[in-house]
Amino acid sequence: MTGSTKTPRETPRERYRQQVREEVKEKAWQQIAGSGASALSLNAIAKQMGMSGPALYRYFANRDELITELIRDAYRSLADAFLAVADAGAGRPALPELARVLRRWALADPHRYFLVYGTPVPGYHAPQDITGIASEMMSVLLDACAAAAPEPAPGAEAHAFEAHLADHRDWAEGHPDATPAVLRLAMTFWSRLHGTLSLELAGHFTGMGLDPALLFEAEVDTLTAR
Amino acid sequence: MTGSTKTPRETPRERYRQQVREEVKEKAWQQIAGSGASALSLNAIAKQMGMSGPALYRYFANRDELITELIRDAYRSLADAFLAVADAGAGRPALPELARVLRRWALADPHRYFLVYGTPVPGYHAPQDITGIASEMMSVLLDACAAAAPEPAPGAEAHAFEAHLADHRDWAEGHPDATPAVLRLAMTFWSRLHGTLSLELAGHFTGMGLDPALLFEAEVDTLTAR
DNA sequence: TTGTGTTCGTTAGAAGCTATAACCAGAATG
DNA sequence: CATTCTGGTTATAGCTTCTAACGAACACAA
Repeated sequence: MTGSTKTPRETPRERYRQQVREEVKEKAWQQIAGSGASALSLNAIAKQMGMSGPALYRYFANRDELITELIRDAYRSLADAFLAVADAGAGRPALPELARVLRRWALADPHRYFLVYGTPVPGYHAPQDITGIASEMMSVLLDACAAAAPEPAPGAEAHAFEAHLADHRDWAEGHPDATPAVLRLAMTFWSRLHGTLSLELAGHFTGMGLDPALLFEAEVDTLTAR
Repeated sequence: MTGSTKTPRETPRERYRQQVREEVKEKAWQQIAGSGASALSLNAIAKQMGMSGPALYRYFANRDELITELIRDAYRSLADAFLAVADAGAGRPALPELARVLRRWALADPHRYFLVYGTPVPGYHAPQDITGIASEMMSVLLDACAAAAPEPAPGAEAHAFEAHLADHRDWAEGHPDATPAVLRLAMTFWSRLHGTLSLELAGHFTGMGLDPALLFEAEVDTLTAR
């Protein structure tokens, strides 16, 4: 007795189903790594797995559902990397460490990065649970930013953007104590590092022979040193 | 006599050819604006122009050549916008003005922006003349950065990235007097603004209800105020 | 004006894709 | 044991890019 509940889990049928789905996604990642997400072919995957075309439609409703699943896994993978840092650092990871984890994750599979942060698919809207994963990451980031403590302003007036953040902080739900400066730091972290990473992975630096890692580190420094 | 040279220009045949090519590109931009570049269909364009499928192959060797042409035009358009600012500002445009031109250009046609700075096509390598256009833009940017004058350092040591830039400045050909700090400012400008713009255009800010323009302006401020 | 050759359009067709429909064998379940 | 559900098959529609073969219109030259 493996303690089967009323919900049809653990049945060997379902186990096999999940196994095939995982194999499909695995082949899909291989294809994406080679030719990008736009060239992903269900037919080719099926042929590669030794079965014929339409069989895959028993496991995924259509191409978009498969891609959505891949995007979800990508988010999950990045979020897990962030959470691992948070756990190791007792919930208050250092900002540079978080940045380096992000870059490592991006370089490990550039196509995966672009699946998350690249050119959006026109009709596509991320399902609810994916935005949930995104806010998990944001939560870790906000903790790290709070630890980085940008000083509660000695006497200088807050930036207009920080004033705006003081009024629009719904996205930082769960961090009611975060100052506008902390919120701004989080957005700046996200935006700046995405800027360098995106340009690097897209190959915009290759022609000019300079080291993207150094630009990245320089931007990280501007985030912490203040 | 319209002074026709040996090269077959101005012949009515060639004029018509160019006219059709332009119309094709026009329809292509319309399609891209609606469904993104990946969904661009030569067949649909031909049908829309009242002619049948393969006729377009008289004007473009294949789909990639058409897209390359669109990318080239996009670069040209952005470079022209930059050059216009440079001309108006007597060759020394203000950095915030340049930034605002960039944002305006990006918002005017997000898909065009992603064609230039979005997810790269796996096999694609930009032809030589496109990198030439890119360096035109970089030249304007470098002029603006030189005008922004980040001070030749009062006594503090240069950042590691600036040291690296002092050794790798081939991409700044034509600006031998630019200090490492100026070079760094240009790279930072490019990278940071691309970061915010890319996230904004991809819709990563929509769910959290904050104004991307304010983040953009905040980042512009960090570039100039120093 | 009468050839002659280039150019632009056509239709036909190959090869690929997504996705649906119809069908059939085997496993799970009553 | 019989029934149902599930996962595979082939056939097919409709879309795509792109090549091939052909015809008509135009440009140019004798």
